[in-house]
Amino acid sequence: MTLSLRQRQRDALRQEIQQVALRLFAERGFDAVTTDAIAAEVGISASTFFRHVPSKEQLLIGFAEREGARVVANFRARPADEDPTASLRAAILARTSQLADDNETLELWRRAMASSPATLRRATLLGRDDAEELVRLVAARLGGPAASVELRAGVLVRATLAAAEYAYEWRLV
Amino acid sequence: MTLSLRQRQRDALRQEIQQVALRLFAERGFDAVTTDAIAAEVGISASTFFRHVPSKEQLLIGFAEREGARVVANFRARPADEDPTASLRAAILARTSQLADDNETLELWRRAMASSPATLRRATLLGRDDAEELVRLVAARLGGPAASVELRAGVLVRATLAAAEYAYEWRLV
DNA sequence: CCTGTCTTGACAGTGACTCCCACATGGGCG
DNA sequence: CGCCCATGTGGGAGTCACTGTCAAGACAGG
Repeated sequence: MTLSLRQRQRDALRQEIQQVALRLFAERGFDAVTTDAIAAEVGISASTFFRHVPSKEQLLIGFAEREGARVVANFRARPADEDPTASLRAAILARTSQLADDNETLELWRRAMASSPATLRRATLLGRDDAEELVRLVAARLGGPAASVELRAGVLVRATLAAAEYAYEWRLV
Repeated sequence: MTLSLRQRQRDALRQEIQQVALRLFAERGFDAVTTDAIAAEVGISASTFFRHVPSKEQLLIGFAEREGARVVANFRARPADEDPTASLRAAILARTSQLADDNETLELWRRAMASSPATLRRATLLGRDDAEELVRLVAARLGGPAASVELRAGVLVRATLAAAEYAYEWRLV
């Protein structure tokens, strides 16, 4: 069952905006690129731009978040009897090697990220929803007292993600 | 040696803006309070407002960051021969009890925070500078191979802070 | 008292968004 | 094949967080 034509056009346009934005960010720096400029480069109006994109910021971190979403999928693929901490670690590390594939857009993103203001540079590996989903998955595999399972899963996930993000920053600059 | 009159007036005004902003955020919700409204409530012009405050956002997270700065001081006060991980834990936990003092502004901040958009709600316990300072302090106390000391210290600090922040969110909502 | 420095308010301008409205466009239905 | 309506689009006006400039006022030091 395939998506409707309109849906596919929406997706294609959204992806084109994303790609163009990433390129412009990398070329001129995040702050120097206005949303009008992106819209003009894509060939759409400013209104249409914001109909397809929630915010300029999302064009920058959205890429990282989509890549980060693979961590959730990777975790799902780990054997259920594995130690959850080890599964998390493996899921994150697996993403790194998966990332090596599309090197051209990754390089664009790195340059774009390097030009972004410090408040944004705090790279979020996972989007809000994906992070919560991961917490749920980890909680489902955690043992121990049932009352604190969600809390312990959350702490584990957040701490591990924070550590991974810091390691990425190390490589980033 | 005391500060100059002008400097003291600056500090007092800045603090008043902070207090008024926190109250308005708690009363009406972060998004519903414009910077003009805060300035008017304080009795200054919009220009003067931005001369004393870097951003509306900083009025919200600045409070948390200033409180968080105590973690750094607490860590400094720990004995140098203590396990750094234990020192970190103790420094963070000590802040919690220190926080219990000024309950009225804390309550304002909690309500303000609860009304803020999700993108802001990722509570930052420490400001950029304080976090880096803490990493330096931890690195100075960490043993092991010298080449990786800073990296290991950074990972430890970030992971611990992320865990603490998650725990705080738990209590927050 | 007076002079240079600091501070202030008014104003104009920019950029990210939001809302609205009139118009086009294309896909499903008769 | 042609009509109709849902969906998409551009344009324009408006809001809000900032930024920069400028002229006038306040204050400290000589």
